[in-house]
Amino acid sequence: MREGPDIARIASLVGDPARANMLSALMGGTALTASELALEAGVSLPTASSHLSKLMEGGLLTLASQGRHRYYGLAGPQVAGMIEAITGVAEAVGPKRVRPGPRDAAMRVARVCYDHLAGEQAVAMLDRLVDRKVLLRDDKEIRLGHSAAAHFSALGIDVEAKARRPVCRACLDWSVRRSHLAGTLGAAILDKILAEKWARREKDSRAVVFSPGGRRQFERVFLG
Amino acid sequence: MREGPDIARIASLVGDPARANMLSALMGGTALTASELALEAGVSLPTASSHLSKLMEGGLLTLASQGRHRYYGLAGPQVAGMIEAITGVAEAVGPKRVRPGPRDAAMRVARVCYDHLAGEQAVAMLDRLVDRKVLLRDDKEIRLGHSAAAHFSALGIDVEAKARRPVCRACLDWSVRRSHLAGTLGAAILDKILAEKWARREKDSRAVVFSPGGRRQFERVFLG
DNA sequence: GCGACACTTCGAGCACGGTCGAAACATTGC
DNA sequence: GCAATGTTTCGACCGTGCTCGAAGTGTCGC
Repeated sequence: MREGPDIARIASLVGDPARANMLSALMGGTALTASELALEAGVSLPTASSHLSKLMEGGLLTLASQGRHRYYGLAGPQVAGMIEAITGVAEAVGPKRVRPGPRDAAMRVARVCYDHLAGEQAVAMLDRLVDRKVLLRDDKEIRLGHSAAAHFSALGIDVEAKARRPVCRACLDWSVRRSHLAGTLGAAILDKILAEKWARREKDSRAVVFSPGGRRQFERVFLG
Repeated sequence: MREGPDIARIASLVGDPARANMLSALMGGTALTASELALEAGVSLPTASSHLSKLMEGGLLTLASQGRHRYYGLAGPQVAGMIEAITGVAEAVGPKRVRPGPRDAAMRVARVCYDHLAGEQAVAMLDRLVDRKVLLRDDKEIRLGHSAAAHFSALGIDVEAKARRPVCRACLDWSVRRSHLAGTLGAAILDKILAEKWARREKDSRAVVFSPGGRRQFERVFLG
């Protein structure tokens, strides 16, 4: 029996799929709440809470309480580096990943992430909005550009409306490894897409499926 | 549910104590057999074999068959880097390690590692033998010095005796993070220590306990 | 060939840990 | 104060996977 640091303890914390998903979600750098992490991991709130307390006890997370919101984040760059290293090995040894089925393909294109859109479409949208300087991205932070108010009010979205949550936030999209738009603006855009019936949510899934016409509308407005 | 590489799968492979011990043992760089790894991990041979096939399937190990010996080694530097990263986090977050009890203290001083001596005494012995140029250490490899034959034959150990296993081998000692002496010479020295009754093996443990007189003899011969 | 050795596979037992619903707790807003 | 919201704790269920003894497979030495 070897001695030394208890590496099995740490590795087994990462070794549960739900916890691994949570940690991957937190690799984006932004702290998330228990509810958001439960959604990301695909488990119920009590289960997520249990996992989070284990990760806390293991020293892998930090907790910032703000009123009734509790934001969980990675404990530090060392932990992030470890996740990176594990991800690298998983990528290297696991190109034998199961071929994505039709449902997974839909998820890859567009899906709900908490209350906003994720997937290839969402990543393309954010890229285009930044290109057009509607939004400004410095590093990890996203801010409104000068034309943002006019641009979004034309769509019936009031970006000036004060909200407790940040208006814009970057959210790392694992399927394409790029950020997409979160925050109240991201939520408002998803609302718009669903309200206009450009797309509908797949039942019992996070996939978002665009209708042919809806896709054209979406691309005209956001990717044009 | 996030997509991307299956990091939980890899992490859970490392997350079992037996497998973690095996991987730590292999961090020394030398490939080991299933029996040696079973001893290191403190599990039976069937259990070890099962773990090894899982690690193989997960792509974390390579296997070199040589006759009826099968040497397992880490699959590559990327895997080693991952173990390093996990070890680093475990060290950082886990200084709350349980205080070693009396039995653990004995293990730390001297214990059996397969068929040779490990622990602080063994590390000190190798250091001294290298200082006196009885053994020569380049990097990870250990060779016999010119005075080795004379030195050991005085102790009744024939280093010229041909053996299938290498005469000298470095074996990483986790409790002190330094190498100690393995191979047939390491085995012969342990035999000598036990035959001369300088020390005895603790029952149901790998600890080796020196008698006061035996310790003096050992230190005179190997640390003098 | 045969025995000895190194290792793997099989089968069954068992415990740990993940899971969720319901309920308790905490904080905010009215 | 009370209702609404976000989160944790409790209790019970259930499955995965770790474990070992015994038997089977393959390789070496004589």
